[in-house]
Amino acid sequence: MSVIRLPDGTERAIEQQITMKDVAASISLGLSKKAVAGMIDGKTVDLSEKVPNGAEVKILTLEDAEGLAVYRHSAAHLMAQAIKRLYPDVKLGIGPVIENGFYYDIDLSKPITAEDLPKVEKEMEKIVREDIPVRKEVVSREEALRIYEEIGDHLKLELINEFPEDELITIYHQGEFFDLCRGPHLPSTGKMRAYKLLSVAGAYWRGNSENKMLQRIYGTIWPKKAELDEYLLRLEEAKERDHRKIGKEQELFMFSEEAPGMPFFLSKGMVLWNELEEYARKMYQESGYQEVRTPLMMNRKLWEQSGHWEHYRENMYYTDVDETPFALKPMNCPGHMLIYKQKRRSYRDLPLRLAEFGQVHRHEFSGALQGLFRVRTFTQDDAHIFVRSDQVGAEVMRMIQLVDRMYSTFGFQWTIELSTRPVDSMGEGGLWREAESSLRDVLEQSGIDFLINEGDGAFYGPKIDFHIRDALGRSHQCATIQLDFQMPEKFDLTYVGEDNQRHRPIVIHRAVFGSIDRFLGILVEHFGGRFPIWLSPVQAMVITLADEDYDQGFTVVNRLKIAGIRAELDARSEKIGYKIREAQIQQVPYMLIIGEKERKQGVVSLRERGVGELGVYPLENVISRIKQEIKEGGLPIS
RNA sequence: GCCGGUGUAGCUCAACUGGUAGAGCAACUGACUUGUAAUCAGUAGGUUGGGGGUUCAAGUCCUCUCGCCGGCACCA
Repeated sequence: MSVIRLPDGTERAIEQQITMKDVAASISLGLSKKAVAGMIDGKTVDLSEKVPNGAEVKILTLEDAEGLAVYRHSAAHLMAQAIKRLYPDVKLGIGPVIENGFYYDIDLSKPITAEDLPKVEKEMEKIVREDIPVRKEVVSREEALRIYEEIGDHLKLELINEFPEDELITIYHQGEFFDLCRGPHLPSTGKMRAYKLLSVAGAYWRGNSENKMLQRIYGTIWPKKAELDEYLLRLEEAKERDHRKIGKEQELFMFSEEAPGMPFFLSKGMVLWNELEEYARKMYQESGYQEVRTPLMMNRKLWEQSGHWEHYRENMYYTDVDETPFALKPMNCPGHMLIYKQKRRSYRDLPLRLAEFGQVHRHEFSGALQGLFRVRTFTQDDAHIFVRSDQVGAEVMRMIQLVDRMYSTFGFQWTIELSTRPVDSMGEGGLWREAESSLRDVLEQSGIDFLINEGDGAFYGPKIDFHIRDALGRSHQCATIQLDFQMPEKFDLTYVGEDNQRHRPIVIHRAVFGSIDRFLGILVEHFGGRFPIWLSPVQAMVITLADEDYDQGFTVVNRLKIAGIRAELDARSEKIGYKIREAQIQQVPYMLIIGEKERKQGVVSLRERGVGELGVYPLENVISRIKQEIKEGGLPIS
């Protein structure tokens, strides 16, 4: 007999050589039915695993994150088996679990396309119906090598050869199919349901662009059909909200073949843009920033001095001016360094906060471009703050507060990551350690939770990145705070201290929106095109009923405009329902309808986006209502 | 940059295995004068992304190229 401990702390005597499955059965029939895997001393295992004496055990079901992961991992195997049946010469790479699903990377001479997926799904269904038992086999390294040499699977051979000396090598069998895998897995293929294969894409073997490109098939699987449907619906919803689609529909921005990756902002998009900038300016004014503007293009020498030539050359655009090499700025910092040096600075001037809505150009790979999210030119809400070393902590804290304040205006929650020194970086280790620890200290003192992102810092310094979560639960990296001890050296920045000596300031780079272009795109998706009224390109649409109402409509729209409301008049000879429908599709917050009745009584009929008719009011009341709502800057009712 | 897909009217899409380009919406014209999410009729609109090739014949097949889409890699 041996003893095991359950999660609730109770101990239970068991016979030797008992498996996790038996443990589940001994607890309850229900649990044994729901069990997908087990956990022994914190490690997930197969249900067939024998339970050692004194173990702390837990039965995993699909309600446990670990259980769900096992389920999804087995789905990857299920798919691999189906593929192998359909394409016997396929070689299998790796097939891990990802958020909401799984993928498998395969090497196959024939390109798999989306049209092939239903065929694979059908074969998967067959395998599920066959309810094939899954069996784990422990093999020696020699045996594993022999097996994979026999079937000529170079991918698995590469993996086996790189396993550490003491790695326990296991192969999972299900029927005629087997796969090198750490496991654990479901006890049989019959338990899987509610899955769907989603897409095929290329992926480099082991994530290295030097390696061969394999075909990656993505799939999703859920415990219940309803959950699968809900997930697929969420994907649909994301597609509906795609900023590229809404941007076209609402005429916010466009792209042209003549300038790939470089957005054109249309007049309605510019309204959003200007509102964002104005909002940021208001914040700057309260936070002691000075706004500046620097040239788009500067002499190459400057970029050599700043280190961009050495570390960022590949991403820059160049041109010659009178035989002198120039470069388009990929960042605003060097320009701001020149402004700092424009005159002698005193310790009394610090912190000196220079802000710029600076347009930068970066040559991104063509395959990386994606709407406003990844572009080749964008405008940063950039700022560089020049501080004494004793001011770093307080200044970073102020920035975090500013970011928090600005994000909450849009209803964004945020999380933080601290990125440390990358491989390609400049400067000595000591300064880096100092910079990294000062950022860490601020975060620790503030009590904010943060993740560490090793080696992901800027080439000149470590940084704090903010990630926001949008209405669909997707994460975007926006704000950044970067500590820089290098630029001040490169540009020999100094200030005169109390001691009348020259000292070296520290530079903090920061952006809140990050890229205004991208932030605007995120807002489009976050609000699904239904912007809060203060951002709405058109805040009120005046709609006339009949041609005789035109004069009154014209008067009303002008009064709205004079009151500072962005208003348009729709006086076309169309049915009222038609005009309302168009305004609604364009997500105009308010519609003011004028017909014979309103004209005679000198009132307007008010209709709110997504709500419907609100009744008849004097124009003055409507104007003050709308103005008030704009001023409050609230979020739209969802 | 890499792999795969894709590109037809302003937009969304159609045109069987090659047989000579079509619909809805939008636009324009006319009629209707409208009461809270699509009035009716008519007109016009395309070197099928671009170049080259195969063929009696190419939107359709081949090739080069550009853009876009999905990933990968990249992302100071």
